[in-house]
Amino acid sequence: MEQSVSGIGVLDKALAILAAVETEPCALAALVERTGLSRATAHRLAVALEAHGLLRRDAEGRFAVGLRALALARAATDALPLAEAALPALEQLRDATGESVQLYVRDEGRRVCIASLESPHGLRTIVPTGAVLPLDAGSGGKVLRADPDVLRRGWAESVAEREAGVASVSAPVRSGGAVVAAVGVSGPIERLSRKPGARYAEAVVAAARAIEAAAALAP
Amino acid sequence: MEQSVSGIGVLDKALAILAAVETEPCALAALVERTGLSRATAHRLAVALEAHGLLRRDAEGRFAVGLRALALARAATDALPLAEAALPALEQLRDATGESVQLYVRDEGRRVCIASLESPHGLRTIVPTGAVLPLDAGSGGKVLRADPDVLRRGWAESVAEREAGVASVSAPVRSGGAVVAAVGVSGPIERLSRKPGARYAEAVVAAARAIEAAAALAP
DNA sequence: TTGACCTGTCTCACAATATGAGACAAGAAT
DNA sequence: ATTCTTGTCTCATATTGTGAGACAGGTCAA
Repeated sequence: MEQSVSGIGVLDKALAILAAVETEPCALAALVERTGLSRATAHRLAVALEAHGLLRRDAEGRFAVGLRALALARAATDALPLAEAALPALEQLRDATGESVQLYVRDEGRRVCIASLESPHGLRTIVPTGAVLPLDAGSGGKVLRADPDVLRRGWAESVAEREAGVASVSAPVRSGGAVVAAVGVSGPIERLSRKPGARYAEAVVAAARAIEAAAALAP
Repeated sequence: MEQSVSGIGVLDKALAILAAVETEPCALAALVERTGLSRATAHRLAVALEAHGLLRRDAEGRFAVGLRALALARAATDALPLAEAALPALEQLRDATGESVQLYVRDEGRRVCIASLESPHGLRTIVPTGAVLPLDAGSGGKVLRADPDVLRRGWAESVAEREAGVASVSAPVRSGGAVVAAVGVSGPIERLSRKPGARYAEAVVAAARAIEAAAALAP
């Protein structure tokens, strides 16, 4: 028996189908190839997901992620008031530093980007909202791991750690002592330098405080 | 047998759970009440969805829509290039009119808002991205129904049709003759008047043309 | 303390349910 | 005309999910 992710076989298969069309819409044959399901099963589940709006056919008749996902994402952020409340502080951080800024939360041993603003520079970091990143690399990872050294200092930096050529500085957003999110700026090493904390830590930490205030988090 | 939406019972139940937590996060008992599932089944499926990231526990331990939805929504809009390409034109339309603007696409006999910008006014229309609206009411509905009169004129208006106190003007975004989307402005009747087309149709139609150009749609 | 009543979680015998090989029609490419 | 595709559907089979009920731990009131 193939090991089941969730204990519910049908769900695993349905989610495998969603994952298969996530990177790129594809026809039934490609769906079968990417998921390893039988043709009949892939088709049946795809049609079922289509009925629920999680899948749709694009102009070429291929399967693509459906518009139901938009409403679900909205519900997800609504239940996570941080992202909305943080927006003004994130905008200010981007304008003050001129670099891309991101807000991450921890999710089951990984971190997910729940808000992202891009630098106006031509060469810039791009992290889409919803992107899943590891917890063991990057300044945001250190923050969300609640590394004692990082917490004492109040911020973390990383240089070419998670991705070549990229440097970043992040600070914890706290609520009642616990770290609930990580704010950060990131960009090319050429602009941020090999000691990005020296230049950006102050602004990043200020943004973290502003987010805590905006979200009315308990101190 | 309860009639199944999709033909796959487990999927129906799983999606029912997602729908139940969509409006507001809730504990297991409320989940059972809202979905009509047995306690054991609701719990088992909720845990399964949690394993897939579509569900998570919030700070109070209640079930909420998970962060996986963010990545899916991104995939959905990526496969629907219109929303991104239309953004500059939508911003210009909002700034020119001072009213909320929306972009809708047709989806299975309904319409879904795929982009939404809000008016700076205190009293304004709010349509969240991902919102599902009927096709048989509102100016956007007329456009997406491809009403012949509307297509000849190039735009549609509605006054207190879909919602009391709200007026709107929409125009079709075309590709190869077919209507692929509807752009529109909407706001309180007090500002838009009972003949909103007279004042706003020109700007809305111009926005539609700009979107077609930005998305490089075939004429 | 006690008891009543909540949570969330788990087990297990049962049968309802999803499965997948294969058939089918309709195009597309040869 | 032949040979690939493509999406769709059927049906006998057993794999799979089901739900009553038990359980542990928590909260509340008396």
